[in-house]
Amino acid sequence: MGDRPNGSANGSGARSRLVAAATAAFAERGYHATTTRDIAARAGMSPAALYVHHSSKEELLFLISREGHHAALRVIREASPDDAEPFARLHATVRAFTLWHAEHHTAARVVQYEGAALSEEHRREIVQVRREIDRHMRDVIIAGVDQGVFAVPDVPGTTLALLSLAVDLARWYRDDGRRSAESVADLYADLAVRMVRADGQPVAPSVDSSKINC
Amino acid sequence: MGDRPNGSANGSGARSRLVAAATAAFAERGYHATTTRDIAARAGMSPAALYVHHSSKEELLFLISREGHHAALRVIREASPDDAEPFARLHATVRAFTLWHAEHHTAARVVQYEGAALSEEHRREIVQVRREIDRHMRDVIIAGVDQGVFAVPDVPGTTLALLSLAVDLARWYRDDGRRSAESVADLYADLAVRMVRADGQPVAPSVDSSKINC
DNA sequence: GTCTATAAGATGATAGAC
DNA sequence: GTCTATCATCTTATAGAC
Repeated sequence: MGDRPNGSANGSGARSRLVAAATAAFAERGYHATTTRDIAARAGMSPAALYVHHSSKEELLFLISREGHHAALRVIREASPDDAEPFARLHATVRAFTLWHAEHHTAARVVQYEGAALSEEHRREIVQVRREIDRHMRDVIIAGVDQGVFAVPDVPGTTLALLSLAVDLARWYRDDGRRSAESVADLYADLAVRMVRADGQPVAPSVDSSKINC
Repeated sequence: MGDRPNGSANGSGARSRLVAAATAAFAERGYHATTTRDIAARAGMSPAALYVHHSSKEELLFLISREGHHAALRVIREASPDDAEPFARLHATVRAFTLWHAEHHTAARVVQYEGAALSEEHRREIVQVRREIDRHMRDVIIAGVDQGVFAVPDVPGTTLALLSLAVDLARWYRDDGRRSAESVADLYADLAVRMVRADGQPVAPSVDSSKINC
């Protein structure tokens, strides 16, 4: 823990402050529209100070992207124990993935939309994590299909759709919007269950379909 | 028709060639990472020639964004006649919107992800069209709810989800990928029907859902 | 309408004082 | 570790010849 003046788990050091500043700037304006001067200023430093803590602007992007991808993978793994009942497991997985994108929509925006600016080497590392996220979601669906309780004609396509719903949150979600992170997560988890249920399957114990509002 | 050397419906003039070049460049690298030199070179011109036909790089973005938004609105309106049966109407609307995003994924990417780079005035104009797209999709859902054949607890949220599915195509769809535009459109139209159907409603929809009582 | 040349300013990153 | 000053390059856009 004493390798650096501030441990990497400590968010108060200059290094972490720069990562936070870069996250805010990249999310707000995009990687290419963000200048190193902008990042340094948000962190309360001169432009040169950035390079004492990080080797380049791209390295900052990589750190944000890597941490965000690992966090997203972590939350869906923790929400999806192998022995859970398929509907509950799908519900929990989609809910957790959506909730992460809503609550961390600033980081999520960088994670989902700025990957093209990564170096070739860094992108390869990120793609591995993305594949694991995709595989996990697909496995959750496959478990329900194998147990005969999901009716899913196109498993990879439905996987893609469920991931897309949450990913797109990074584009439109706002802290000052009308929807809470929890309410969107509940909604998308409900929609996920609706997507996979067979014809006679009720949508969920918690949802009263007679309460129709606009 | 003779106001300009090349009418605006003609895609062969220098002006249209620059719009096409800018669309490809913005989609591939993003607005801010694209230089006016890139655009001019793709159109086979010198950097200065761009300014003979367009007043700025931002104007090119606006032309692409405006045309794309109007095209997307047009396709869903044409797919959604007011008197159609609700399930068929929803299916056709989601199918058309998804198909447009897949077949025009290059323009769609600019339309959906580069709006932040528009000038304040241009953004206001684009936002109006986006509101009309949202309203149209919502109205298609409301029609099914009002007729008692859809069971939708959260209409604005479900509207958002359906739009999100297609929008996110602009992020991941590739011409050389495994899925055809039609197959994704069919899949998402099917998922849309699954999202709104009541517990006893079969997935395969079409003409015979007028017997559901509510 | 197209070109070459260039203005005017911004940008990522570095040098060297403290 | 932070600063000021600066380099080398790139960027949008314009000027003026043809």
